[in-house]
Amino acid sequence: MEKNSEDFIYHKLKNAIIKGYIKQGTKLVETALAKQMEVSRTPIRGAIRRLTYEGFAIYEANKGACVIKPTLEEIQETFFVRQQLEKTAARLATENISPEQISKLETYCSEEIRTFEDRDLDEYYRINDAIHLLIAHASGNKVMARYIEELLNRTKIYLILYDPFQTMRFNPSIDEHQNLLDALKARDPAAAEKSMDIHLESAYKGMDIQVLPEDYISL
Amino acid sequence: MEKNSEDFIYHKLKNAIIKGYIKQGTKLVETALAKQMEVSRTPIRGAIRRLTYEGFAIYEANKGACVIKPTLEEIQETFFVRQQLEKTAARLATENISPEQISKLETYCSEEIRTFEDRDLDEYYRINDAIHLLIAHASGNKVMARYIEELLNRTKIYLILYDPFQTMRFNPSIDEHQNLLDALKARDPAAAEKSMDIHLESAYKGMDIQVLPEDYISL
DNA sequence: AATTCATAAATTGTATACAATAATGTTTAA
DNA sequence: TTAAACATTATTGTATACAATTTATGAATT
Repeated sequence: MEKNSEDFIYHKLKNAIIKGYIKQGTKLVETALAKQMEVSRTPIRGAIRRLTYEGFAIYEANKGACVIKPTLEEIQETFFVRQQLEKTAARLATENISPEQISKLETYCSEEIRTFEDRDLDEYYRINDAIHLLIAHASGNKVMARYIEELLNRTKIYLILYDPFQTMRFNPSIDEHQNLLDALKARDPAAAEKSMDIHLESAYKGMDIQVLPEDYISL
Repeated sequence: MEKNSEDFIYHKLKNAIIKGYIKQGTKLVETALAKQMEVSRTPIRGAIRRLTYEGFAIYEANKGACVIKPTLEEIQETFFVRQQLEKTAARLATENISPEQISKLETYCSEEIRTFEDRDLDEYYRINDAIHLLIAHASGNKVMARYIEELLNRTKIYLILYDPFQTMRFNPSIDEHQNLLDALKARDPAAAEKSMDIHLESAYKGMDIQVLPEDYISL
């Protein structure tokens, strides 16, 4: 449910970037988007600004915004930061996670298996995100959860930008999620931290990172 | 050097919030600020939006923005996240810090002593920030450095909101910075991480956190 | 043919007008 | 007197007009 025009535009643009409908590095020209979306420049500017803050675009004063073109270095660095915070969250979660949250995690894990068998990629990613966010919140640290959410979103762009065919060929993280769940149930901080670390390592390694040709168009 | 009107307003408002000229919870009314600052609502809206993203204000759709009123819990949580990232940065910096950066750190440390003796609080904070940012960058991870910078800014608001008389009565972190510098020079990851951890712990503890009366005005 | 410069076009930044929503105050009914 | 309904005001959201800046174009120069 969109609050207003700007919010609507924001979601539309974000989706277009994530799905690859707008190519990396493309300039986001306000007037063109305004005409296309049949609104004025005002909500377009707001949406672009928001995308900029969230790392989907870069902005240069008096020049405008472009869709990000993440470098391999930037991707590695972002994954590393995410890994640091999620490891800590997993450790803290062993102390704070509630029985309700644990049972919710269990349902997520079984849903995840189903979505993988059905090759329902969108749904698979959605559940994967839900698992990570649940653990982030179970840490009890709301500020950290917010940062993890932001980092999760950014790494999601990378995943899709650099795995454009989304083959779902990788060995999914189902076993790893199960290990994590076991560690949380056992309330074993070291094991939880380790599981999360390994999991994010393999998520990163599973990405088929390669610099795409300049004129590559995913759709 | 401000890029444009919005940027100017942003810095002005941020300073007013950090210095406590604008009280916690105060509504930021666009028209009023526009009249006061002698510009239109457009750059005001942009500046407010930016402050919102950076956590200096909260926003409610169709209702507008208010200056944050951080709770004790939120302050603790933010310090904790900062501590996690800065510990890691210090550890990584032992591998990547350059001789130039080390010598710069040394000059910062001596300047810091001078500013403390002169009771020049603004300058003292500026150098303290510079030290932390330098180490963040010396980690070699630019993404992490950006997050640390953001967290540094946020904890700075807390410092001033909750230590409004800015008496500089605390035992300054000069010794702790020296320890950190020594660990970096020795390229000892464990020692660097530990020094940073201790340092941020004492910075947090040094804050005289107390919920101020509702109608408190610092200036 | 390449470079420089001036001009024109395109694009972003700001101001202002109007629309939509929220907050406030006033009247009316029970 | 209180509460609901309405009208009024204030404030935010959007559209549009204009200003400032950047980019594109093309002629003049070497």
